[in-house]
Formats: sequence, C-alpha cells, structure tokens
Amino acid sequence: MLLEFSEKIGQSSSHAGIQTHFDPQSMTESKPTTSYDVAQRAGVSQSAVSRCFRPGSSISPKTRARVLAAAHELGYHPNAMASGLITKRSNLVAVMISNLTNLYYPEVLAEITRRLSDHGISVLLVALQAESEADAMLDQVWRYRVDGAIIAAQVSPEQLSYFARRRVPVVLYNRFGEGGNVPSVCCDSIGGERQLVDQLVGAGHRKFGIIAGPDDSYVSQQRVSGAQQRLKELGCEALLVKGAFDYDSGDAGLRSLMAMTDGKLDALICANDLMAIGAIDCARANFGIDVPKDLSIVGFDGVAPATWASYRLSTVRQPVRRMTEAAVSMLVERIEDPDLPPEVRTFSGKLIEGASARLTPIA
Amino acid sequence: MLLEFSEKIGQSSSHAGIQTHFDPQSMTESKPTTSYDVAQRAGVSQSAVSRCFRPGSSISPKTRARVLAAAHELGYHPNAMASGLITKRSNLVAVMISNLTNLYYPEVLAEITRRLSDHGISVLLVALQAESEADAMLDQVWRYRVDGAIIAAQVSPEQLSYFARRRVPVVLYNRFGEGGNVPSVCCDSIGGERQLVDQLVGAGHRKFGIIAGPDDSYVSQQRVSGAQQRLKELGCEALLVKGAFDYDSGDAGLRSLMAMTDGKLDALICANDLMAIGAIDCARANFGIDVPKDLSIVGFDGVAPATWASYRLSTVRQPVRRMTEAAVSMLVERIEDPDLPPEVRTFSGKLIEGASARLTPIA
DNA sequence: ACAGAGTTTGCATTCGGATGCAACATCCGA
DNA sequence: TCGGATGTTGCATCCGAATGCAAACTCTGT
Repeated sequence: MLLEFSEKIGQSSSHAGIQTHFDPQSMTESKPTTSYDVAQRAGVSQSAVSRCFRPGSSISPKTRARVLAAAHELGYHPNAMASGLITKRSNLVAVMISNLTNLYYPEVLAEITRRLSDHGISVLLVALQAESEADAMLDQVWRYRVDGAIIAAQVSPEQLSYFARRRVPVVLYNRFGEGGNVPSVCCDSIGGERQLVDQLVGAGHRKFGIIAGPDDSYVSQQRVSGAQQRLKELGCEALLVKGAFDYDSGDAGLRSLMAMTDGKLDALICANDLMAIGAIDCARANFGIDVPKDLSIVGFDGVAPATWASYRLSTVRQPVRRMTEAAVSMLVERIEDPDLPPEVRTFSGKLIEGASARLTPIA
Repeated sequence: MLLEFSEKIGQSSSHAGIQTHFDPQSMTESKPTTSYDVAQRAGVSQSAVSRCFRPGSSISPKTRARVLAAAHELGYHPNAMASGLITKRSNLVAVMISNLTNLYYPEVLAEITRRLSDHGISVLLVALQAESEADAMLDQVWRYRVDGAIIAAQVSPEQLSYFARRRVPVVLYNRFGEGGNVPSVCCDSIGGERQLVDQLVGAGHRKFGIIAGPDDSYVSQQRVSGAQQRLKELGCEALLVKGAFDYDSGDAGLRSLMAMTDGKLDALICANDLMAIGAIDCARANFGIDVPKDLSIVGFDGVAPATWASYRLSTVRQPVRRMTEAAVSMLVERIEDPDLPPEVRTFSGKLIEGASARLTPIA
C-alpha cells in the first residue's frame, strides 16, 4: 500500500433518517461511489442526487443539505462521462497549439485554461508538432465530443470544415480561416508593423531587412506584408529572408542579410521576438554591431525575454489578456448558441519602445 | 451557414448489401452518428461495430471492412464518454502544472503530451496558478475519472492521498511526496549542485551567494541544500537570499547580495536558470560587473534562453526527454497494474559549461 | 455428407446520471 | 377547512458503446 488511508470517513453519521450500514473500510476497496450510493446514504432517490449537482434544478434546501452531506462523506463526484453522455455536453474544449516551445504560447495557454475553467470547462490539450499529426490528434478530439475548440495551430481547411459540419464551434487564435468565415481573434499584425515602420522611417532609417517566419504561418505573412507594404509606400527598399520563428533563424537571417547588403543595413524587422533576439545576439557577437546605434532591430509579440535587460526589444506586444478573454467568451457564446455569426476580432498591439531600435530622429 | 458543406458523402454506395436510404443532406442537420447508424448502414449489429473499434475483439476481416467503410462514409468516431462509462477507462490523464510561464515547463508539457498520445491517451490540462485553486481544479479531475495524473505542481499531501485512495496512479515530476511513497521522476538536484560547486570551488571561487526559489518548492530546497552542503564540506561560506524562480528575483537577489557583501562575491548560484539570467543582466547593467571574469553565475535547468549568446549560461541541463519518457512509462505501467510499487527514478543532469562562470582555475 | 472444433455474430444487459411526467407535499387565501 | 397554485420528489427511461453468452456459421478431416 502506497499511503496510509487515514481520513475520517463515516464519522458524522449522527443525522436522523434511514441509513444502511456503512463500512469505512470498504471505501478503500469498493468501486467509486455513484449517485445511487449517495442517494441510499441520504435516504433519497437518485434523481434527487442528480438535481443537487445540476444548477437550476428543483430541490428543497433540506434535501439538498442531506445529499451534499452524504456526498461529502462518500467523496462523491458526479461522473462527467455519464452526464456528458445524456446531456451531450462534455464541458471539454480542445485547445490546439502547434509549437508550445514558441515562448509566446505558454502564456496564452495558461490564460485560456484559467478562463475556461471559470466557465466550468476543462481543457483537452492537443499539442501538434507536425502538420501530419493533426489527423490522428483530431480523432481524439472527436471521440471526446468536445464542446468547442480554440485553435492556435495550422489546421487544414478540410479539418476546419469538419468542425463546422459537426457544429462544433471553433475560435481561431491569430489565424484566419476560410475567408473570414470562422470566428477568430487576432492581433493586428499589419497595423503593428506599419507603426514600427513609421517609427523607423521617421527616425531616418532607409535600408531595411526583413526576416520572415515559416511560409505557412498566417501571422508571418501578415506581418511581413504589412511591413513591406508600408515600406513601399514610404519609398524604402527592403530585403527579405526566410526564417522559422526560432532563435537560430534570427542569427542565420542576419548573416544572410549582412552578406546580401555588404553590411549596409539600417534596420531589421523580424517577424517575431525570438528571431529578433537571435539577430541581436548575432549582431553583437558576430559582427560587433552596436544595437541600436548601428542597426535597429524590432520584433513582434512581446514575449517575456524581450523585456530582459540584455535586449530591451523594441516590439509590438500582443494584448494577451484581452485576446484570450475574447477567444474564450466568443467560444462560450457559440457553445450556447451555435448559430451566432462568425466574427473576427482584431486587437491592436502596444508599441514597446524598448532600446533595440532607434525610433526617433537623431537630434 | 459558416461554411460550404461540399464533401463527397454517400457517393460510394456501390457495394452490395442491405441498405437503407441515405440522405447526404441530413448529415449536416442530424445528430452525430452512433454505432447504431454505422451498424445499420453496414448491415450488421451494433456489437460488430463496437468490436471493430476495439482491438483484440473477434471480428472477421470481411465484416470489419464493411463496417470501416460505413464508418468512414458517415464520419463516425466512437463516443469516448460512452465507452469510458462501461470500460471504466477514460483514456484521459491529468497533467497538472503550476507555472506554465516558467520556460522550463512548456517543453516538458509538449513532450509529455506527445508521449501520452502515443499510448492513445489524451491530456486533461490542469494549470494551477495559486495553491488555493487546486481543490476546484481537482474537482474537474475527479469528474472526468482520469486514468492517472502527472503532477508538476504543488499538491498537498491530502490531495495526493486522495489519488491513492481512489487508486488513481500518479507520477510526480520533480517533486517528492509522502516520504518516497509516490512514484516520481526527478532530476538529481543535489548531485547537480555538487558538481557545480565542485567546479566553482576548484576554479578558485570562495565567497558564494545563493539565490533560492520559493520556500514551498521541492526542487528549490534540494538545489539550495545540495549547494550549501557541498560548500560547507569544502569550507566555503555562502550567503542565502530568497527568490521566486523568476527573472526579477535574479535581479533583486543579486542586489541584496551585493549590498550584504559589499560587492565582494566570487560566485553566484541560482536555483534556476531564469534567476541566473536575471542576475547576469543585473550584474552587467547595474553593477558593471564582467560575467564571468569578476563574478561567476550558474543556474539550473537548461532552458532555451540559457544557450543564447548573451548569456551562455553555465548550468545543469535536465534530461527532459528521458525524464518525460520515464514519467509517461511509469504512469502507463501503473494504469495497467495499479499495484506496482512506488518507485523514484532520478536522472543526472548534464553540466553545461557555458560562459557565465569560470569553471577552471586561472592558469 | 457429417461430426466436431473453432470463429463470428447478435441479443440483451450494463455503465452512471439527466429528465419528462405524474404523484405528492406544502402553503396561501377565502 | 378547503381549493388550488406552487414546489418537491420518485419512477421510468434514455444516452452510446462494451461484453457474456449462446446461436449461427466456417472449415477440417473422414
């Protein structure tokens, strides 16, 4: 036996009413308690027990007290599988996330989980690594009859339409699906990048480099095209290299750009913070560049390390709390009423001046 | 309607056999398909359908093919709640994590999730923020009748014994419960710290500072006492300040220690990487200290930022893959056989030399 | 063609809680 | 004291898949 079973169970059997013999010993061996056990102990019907745990049901305070007491004594917890079976509500929501190691998502995940649990909803975590895994993982999602899903991962349109067909509400997080026909929560990448570009150009930068994220990333596309577009409007040239949203991509990207421009680069726009951090480290360590004096580097996201003294990254911080709050409430609303129209809520990020980019003209 | 329902359903109705009328249109409206629907379409009994999806059941290849075809056409997925109800196996495992924002846990979480899904097990994520939430969150855990739990969070002994009483297997991750009576997977904190101390002392450091983690953290206690003990053995003095495992604690801790020692500090041992990083930044930015020339700083964990060029932290890296692999397999074994004895598997971390500490004597 | 061994199949029941309905209790005013 | 409005309660049934059992089937050797 792993542990001592020492809890005081079956002691408070002093209240009146019909009672069957209750053997504390059997607790440790018997099958988990059911509503029938509780009903028997409380001297009521199973229905009454059920109603006790179902808000809004008709039950007298007296019965309720008796039942709750019995339930507590027996350590009873309603079986979510049984109740889900009949109510067709699992109170489970799938949260699908691609790369948990992205530094940005853990915060999002923690927030979402907390907020969902405020609604009495638990999280079925689906961590996708490779695109190919999605189908296998989705099988699990279907089996558990989740009430909805929050998706911050690459999911094919077919897979998305599968959700729609089953009428399982979905909210995309920083993605965009099916021409705006799927509810989603996004941070305004284009606006954010335009702000960054405006500041950088206003400060006198002219020659730009951009390190993009993976091709299939929606946010990368948005951020890059937002920056490119604004740079074009302002008559600046920009060289583009591809990255993978990770630290090493920042390093590699900067090296490529330095080679391409022969070192003549005013500012570097990275599609996320992690690459910006990699680029800063590379600039300093490998090229002896003073950031931001010789080169301005900006990122996007506002992850925790961006604020660290070594970087003090100039970036656009996504309003994680507001975004997760929106995602959860949009989802919960659609679980209540699946016919709500799709809606795309876009949030503006906050420009963080930081100290990795010169954002004002030289006096 | 949010999406076009254009999938080719009900087209491949060319195979022989008794068939009822099948209306593709009804797919979009009707209730989700059950094993009875599949049975009817395949012209077999519900039992046959069930056996098709249950490995090891007796079913002929022919029937199997028919059923699978029908299931595919109808988009059928077995209802995990219904099957869990009768088999008493939910195929759910609770993964409880305290502070997801700790940089170390996302990696662990991703690994664990992936490995569990290899066993056909899904993850019910429980993200604890405050200790006080644990009870409310555990209620969810009990309702879903999880098959087991992997716990990397502060959980009270009472709560742990609750698992034991219900015979729900638990594996602790980097914790230690009930005098070794709970299966657990740990990284050898004491050994790791001793290695660090040995190296530091061997390199000539004598005056040490230690920044601890939160009082209630098991790993913090282990790491700190491991370091203290070895330092004492080697006749070195060490000042201790308290932290909270976050970046700011590194900063604050270093400031305290500098004040206490009047700047005369040879080496700083931080109970985790994040605090070490905070301390490095603080040393450089606020005290103009050259790390590691004037001060050696070491951490513990081996998180991703520790490898970044700005830090190149000297630390002990936990073998995350081996540890998660052990945690998952220990749990799965105990789900199969709950009577397996508790077991504590300890893994040695890997010393990463890095460049934030001078680990060899001055020539 | 048939007995017998081995396979495959369907029937009926089960898991634990939710809920419509009817029976019952309670309380109010007249 | 009684009618009726309101509030509680229990009964019976249902949700969807798994499974013991017995019936039906397949195949083998003779």
